[in-house]
Amino acid sequence: MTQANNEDAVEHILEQWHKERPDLDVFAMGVLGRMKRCTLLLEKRLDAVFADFGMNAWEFDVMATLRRCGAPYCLSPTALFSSLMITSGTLTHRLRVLEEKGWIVRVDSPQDARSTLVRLSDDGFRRIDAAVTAHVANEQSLLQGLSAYKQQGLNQRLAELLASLEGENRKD
Amino acid sequence: MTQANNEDAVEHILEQWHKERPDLDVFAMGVLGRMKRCTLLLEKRLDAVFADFGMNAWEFDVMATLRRCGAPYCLSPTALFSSLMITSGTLTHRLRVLEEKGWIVRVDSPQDARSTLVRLSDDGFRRIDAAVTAHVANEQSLLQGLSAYKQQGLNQRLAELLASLEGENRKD
DNA sequence: CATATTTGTCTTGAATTCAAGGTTTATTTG
DNA sequence: CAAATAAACCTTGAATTCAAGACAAATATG
Repeated sequence: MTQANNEDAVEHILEQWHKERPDLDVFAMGVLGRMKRCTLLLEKRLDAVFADFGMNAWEFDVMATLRRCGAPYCLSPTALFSSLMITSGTLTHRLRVLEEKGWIVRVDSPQDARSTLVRLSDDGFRRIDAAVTAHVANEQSLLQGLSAYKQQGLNQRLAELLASLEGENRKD
Repeated sequence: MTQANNEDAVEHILEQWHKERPDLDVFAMGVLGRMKRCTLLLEKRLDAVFADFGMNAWEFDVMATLRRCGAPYCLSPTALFSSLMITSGTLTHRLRVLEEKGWIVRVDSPQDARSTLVRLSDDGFRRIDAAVTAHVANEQSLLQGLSAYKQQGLNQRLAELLASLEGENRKD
């Protein structure tokens, strides 16, 4: 209360734990807590830009995956849900919505009669191309609170952490 | 393809974008992408420990909030959903489940007849105390991929980013 | 070739969450 | 004090997701 107070919301939680459970070392809890809360706040800010283009985050994700795979902007449902790390049932729902909006079209696969490929429509292409431009600018502005040097430091640490987490995760 | 390959899953996405949209600077996209994926992987690993104590992440969150506020481990529903950053309706559901499990009890508020306070039961207290001990150890082990020095660097950068994001967010 | 297995996709039902609005009790105002 | 407003909590309906499994087509095996 009388201390200097450059605290974020997580700091208060750590102090509560320290008072109640002084036996615990809560440093790691602080790191993960801050990362989670950053992710949450960042998602909200990203959503705002997606909304400017009439889409939500998952619509952006599907369209962006099709866009960045290159011409003819066409993938199988299996490739899509694997890349997006969602279940096949979830993708089925997403594709239905995007098809109704006219942003994707479905094409019968020439190689496999079980499969219908998914392709960006012309409208979908234009829309995701505009959205991703604004999205990237938005992401840059969200990191403006850190100097370019600190942004690189953060990126480096996150890359190392991600590599270590993905490395141990081979059994999944 | 012929380059050295210390890539995480995000690096591949950045390369695709660079090929398709060389006009975009995707550095910031990499930072946010890595943070989001770390958060996702970390959540999975945390869930595994929660499951050892018969709970899931949101059950842990509610119980932990009650535990760390100190004796008598009792808060109003409004204090709880505010602290947990969830809606009142979501809290209603969570409390119903936790009450059925016998981990919380509801007490009429002496000051306000509209309100019934929520308190950890004895069983709930024992359970969350054991769970949080294991949880903190788990969090420490998840950061083992980074040296203590790098963990502190990551924490510092995340704290700065969080502060900048919370600072601008005052309108929410 | 016939059967068995694998692969690709979709359907169903349950869980979780939120937004919007309802009800009850407390507080403020005239 | 009566009426209006605010606060605390709950209910409802819709959205999103997953896990499990159904089904059809492709591939492998004997």
